[in-house]
Amino acid sequence: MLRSLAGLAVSLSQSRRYTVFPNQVCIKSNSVGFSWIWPFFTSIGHPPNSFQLFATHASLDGKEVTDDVLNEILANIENAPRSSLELGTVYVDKLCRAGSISAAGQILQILHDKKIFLRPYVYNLLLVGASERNEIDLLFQVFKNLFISYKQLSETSYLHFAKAFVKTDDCVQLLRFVKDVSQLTFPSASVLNRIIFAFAKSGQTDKALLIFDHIRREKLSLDLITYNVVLDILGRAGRADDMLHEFESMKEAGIIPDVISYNTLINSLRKVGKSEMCLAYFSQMGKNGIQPDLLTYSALIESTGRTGNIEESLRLFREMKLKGIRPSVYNYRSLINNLKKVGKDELATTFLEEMNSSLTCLAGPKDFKRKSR
DNA sequence: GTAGGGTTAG
Repeated sequence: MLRSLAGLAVSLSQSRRYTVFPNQVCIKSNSVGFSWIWPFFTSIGHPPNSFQLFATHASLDGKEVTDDVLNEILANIENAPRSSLELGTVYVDKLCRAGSISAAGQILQILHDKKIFLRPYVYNLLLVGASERNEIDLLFQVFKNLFISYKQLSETSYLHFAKAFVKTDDCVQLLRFVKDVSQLTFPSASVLNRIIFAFAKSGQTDKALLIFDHIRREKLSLDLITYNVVLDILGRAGRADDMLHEFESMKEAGIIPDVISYNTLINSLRKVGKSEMCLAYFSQMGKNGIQPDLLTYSALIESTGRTGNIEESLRLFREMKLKGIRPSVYNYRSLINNLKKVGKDELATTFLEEMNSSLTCLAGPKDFKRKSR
C-alpha cells in the first residue's frame, strides 16, 4: 500500500499527467445508480455539473480499483476545484460502500495532504471499514487525519476506533499509537480520556485499563477526568479494592477528587454492599469541602436503607431536603421499599402519599446531569 | 458531545 501511495504522490507531483485523464469517462456511464448521488449534492447545497457526476459514477462502476483508476479519480477531483471537497467525499463514500477501503484511504490521505478535508461522516465509514477488515494501520491513519482536520471527534468515531480491537489481544501497536496521539494533543488529556472511555464502553475493560497504565507509566497527559473514568470502570467491574487504590493514587498524582470522583466511589461501594464505607467516604468528602448532590444522597439513602440502617437512611433524606436538594422518585421508592422490609408499613404509606402529592416537583434528569460547560 | 442513576433484583 505504501508503495502505491508513493506512486500516486509521484504521479500527482507531475501535474502534466492530470491531462491524461479528462472527464471523457462519462461516455462509459450507464444511468443505473446515478440517482443516489444527486440528492446528496442537493442536500448539501452544492450541485456540481452533471458531467462530473457521470464521471464519478462511471469511473467506479464495476471497475477494479487499480492505481490507474485511483489516478483517474484524483484527476476528476482535481479538475473540479470548486467542488473537490464534495466530489472527494462522494468518491470515498462510494469506495467504502463498495469495500475498497484501502483505495478510499489513499484518496483520503492524498486529499488530506492537500488540505482538502472531506466530510466527517466518510471518516467514520473508513473507520468502520478498516475496523472490519482488521486494517489497523489504516485505522490509525484515518483517526489521526480526522483529528488533525476537525480537532474534535464524535463519540461514534471513538467507538468505531475502539471496536477495531475487540478481536485482537495484540496491544503493542495500540499503545504505540496512544503515545503518538498524546504528542499530537499535548498537553490536553481529552482525546486520551475519550479513547479510554470508548474502550470501556465497548466492553474492553482490560484494554481501557492497559491504556491508562501506559499513559501513567509513560507520563503522558492525564487529568481528573482520566481518574474519574478509571474509577468508574473499576467500580462497574466490581473491583472495589482496585478502585479505592486508584483513588488513593490520585493524591500522589496531585489530582484533587471532585464530587464525581466521590459519587463514583460511593455508588460503586453501594453496589457491593459496603454501606459503612459509603458513609466513611461521605464524611471524607465533607471534610474536604466537597458539597454532596442528589446522586450522593441517592446512593447513601439506598445503601443505608438496604442494609437495615433505616434511621440513617431517613436522616440522610431529611438532611438532603434541608440542603435544598429536591428528592427524586428513586429516593422515595428506595425509602418505601426499605421501610416495608423492616415492617414500618405505616411510615411507608406516609412517604407514598408524600411522593404522590409531589410528583410534579420531584427531581428529574436535568437535576443531576452534569452542568453544561 | 470528556466523567457520575433511570423500574440499578424490588
